[in-house]
Amino acid sequence: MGRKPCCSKGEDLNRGAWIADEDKILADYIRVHGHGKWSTLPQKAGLKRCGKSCRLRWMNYLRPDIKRGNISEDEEDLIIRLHKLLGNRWSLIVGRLPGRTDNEIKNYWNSHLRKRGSKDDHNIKRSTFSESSPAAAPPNVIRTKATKISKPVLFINNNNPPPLTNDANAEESRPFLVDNVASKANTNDDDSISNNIIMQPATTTSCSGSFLPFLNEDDDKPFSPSFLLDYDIENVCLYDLLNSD
DNA sequence: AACTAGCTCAACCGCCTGCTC
DNA sequence: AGAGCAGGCGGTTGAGCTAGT
Repeated sequence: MGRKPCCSKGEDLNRGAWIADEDKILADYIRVHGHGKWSTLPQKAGLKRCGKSCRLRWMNYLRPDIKRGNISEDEEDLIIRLHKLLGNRWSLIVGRLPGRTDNEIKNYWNSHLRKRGSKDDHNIKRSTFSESSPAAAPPNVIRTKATKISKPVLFINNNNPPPLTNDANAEESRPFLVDNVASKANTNDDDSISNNIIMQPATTTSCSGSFLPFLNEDDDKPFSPSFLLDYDIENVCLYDLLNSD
């Protein structure tokens, strides 16, 4: 089993830095034919490069709409804010920075902003996290890879939280859960109804977003009550914006 | 002038996801 | 349903450059 490597090292392919001729061939070919299939493009264009390499070169360097040069203060500010919100989702971040490439933003972050970011914002303890270890995600970073919840509800249940499971499919339909909030929000604990509040987020905020199953960094449980206090509604709306067309 | 450390950025690598058959 | 494939993504590497000693 296992997939065939895209550009096996045995093949007679050019590697390393692109030369001007290669750039020209690639750019000319794409200008005429577009970039249909990257895997067959090098062969058709007459390039001794693998498709992935061609794609990368086009996306990060040859594309006509690329804005090169210094990143402005506004862009930098946006990068910081988006990174705070999204973590290392460079493709999403770059979607809000027209003309920039994910590679450029990633490099800029790693060389300019990472150190400053960790100084400015102690909440961002780690700049990287992986899906396989969601506990490593910064606590205020929305994990955008989480699947869309079909029923976006805010479920507050002090006594009978729905069962949590590691099953990814079950997680997909798991309602957004805020443990223990009801007892803070409503001191009348005798009222069982008040302890089981279901809110449609669209009716409680101006955002129409779908909520994600957040996990607490430390114990893999849903967020504590402080989550609501810490949570920045501006970021909720920004997240919503990012996921809109 | 020579050396070194740090920085920048293009390119590569390997994994993941979605699509097709 | 599941295997294979292509595209996309994020992390990492390494060559070239610059500033400091």
